[in-house]
Amino acid sequence: MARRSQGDRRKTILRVAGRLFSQRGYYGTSIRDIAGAIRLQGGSLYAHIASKEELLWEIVEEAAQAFLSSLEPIVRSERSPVEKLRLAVATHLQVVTERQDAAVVFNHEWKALSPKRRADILARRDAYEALFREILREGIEAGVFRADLNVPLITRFILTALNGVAVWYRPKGPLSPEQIAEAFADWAIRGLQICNPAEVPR
Amino acid sequence: MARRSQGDRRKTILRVAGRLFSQRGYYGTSIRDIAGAIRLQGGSLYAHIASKEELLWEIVEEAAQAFLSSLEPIVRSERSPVEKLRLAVATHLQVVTERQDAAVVFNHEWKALSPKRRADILARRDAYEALFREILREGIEAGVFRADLNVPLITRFILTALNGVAVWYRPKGPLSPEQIAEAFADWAIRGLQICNPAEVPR
DNA sequence: AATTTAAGCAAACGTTCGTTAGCAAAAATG
DNA sequence: CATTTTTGCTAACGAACGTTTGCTTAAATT
Repeated sequence: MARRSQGDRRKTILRVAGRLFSQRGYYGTSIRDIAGAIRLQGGSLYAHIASKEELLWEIVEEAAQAFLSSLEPIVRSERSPVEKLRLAVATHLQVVTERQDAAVVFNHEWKALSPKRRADILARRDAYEALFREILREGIEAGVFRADLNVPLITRFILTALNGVAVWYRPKGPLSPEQIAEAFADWAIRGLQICNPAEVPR
Repeated sequence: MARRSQGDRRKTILRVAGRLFSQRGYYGTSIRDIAGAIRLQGGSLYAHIASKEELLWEIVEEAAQAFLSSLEPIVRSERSPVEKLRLAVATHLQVVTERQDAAVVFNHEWKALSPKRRADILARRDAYEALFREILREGIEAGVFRADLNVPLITRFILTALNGVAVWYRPKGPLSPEQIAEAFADWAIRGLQICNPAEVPR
């Protein structure tokens, strides 16, 4: 019988570590907790990982990558600002709901990283926020969004609200990620626009 | 010389515990960290507190009280829904910025409480959210807010965005709590209203 | 079938954790 | 001034932490 491909076990460990880190936090989760969840002894994990922090790093860094790489093409595309914002909200929530544990850990546990890695993550988080701001800026320049918006501030509000979805979203809940995205975008964009048409344009 | 009134030292401990819990999390902060921050030995804290969890509990429970008791009179008042929402946003941000550490701990560290205390906090958090929803509901009933709003969902968005301020707000930053409240309320209310006047009413 | 490699266990390492005990100094109280 | 109470120290407790070591079993390779 074919043996499990190398790294298969490792992925399982990363998955369960992500779940536990997101539920109890990095410091609230022990190596023995993670091992016990897949019926291993604590020390046995070290056949697959180098350290506990490496686990956190891989989870957080993959999430950072997922967020950045999904937003970049949208911002660089040739759509209207409103379309871009709608898409950005939808794909952000797609990442958040598809990689829910990683998103929670990315948002709440990056402080536990070593200074170097923490700085790396912060830089990418800043880059992501800058991309988002770019959309609002374009909207103002195009005359569709109000000129009196505090762009960095509103961007923070938007991203915080969207990231919060990672905490309460349940796949079996009544709302799909797409429905959540639509409700949020409808509300948010209406608040940004200069004039308020009966229907928010798409 | 008059000795420091009893409990003065205790308040200092609570303050620094709140700061450390908010910066490094409950599990990331040791009793010796807290003691060291006021130049005491770890064991010396136990002349003032019963346990580490008691510290967390007092911080979290006081924050819960502050939020609830500041919102209740607003919801029960005779103002218009728009006025109520503006006030609710402003006082929420007032609590968040005046008791910043406690607000962060309240939002992120309640999971570390014992099951009974965790349930208590969750109940009060739910009650608070329900009060907030009440404002949106009234607005829809009065015909000033759109009837197609998903009230629980939008309420979550609003509260998550507001709570996020506790994480990034700096007293010496360029924006006062009142300015943050105004920018948020302008944007949020514009997104809720059926029609979009040039100026948001007050 | 023999050999190499990977996976997991039990036990232990040194450290840190929350907490307690016993004692000393200082401050408040009578 | 004598006494009680508060505050803090040092030292230690047992438990849990992340990690390492040496051994065993099982799987893959030759």
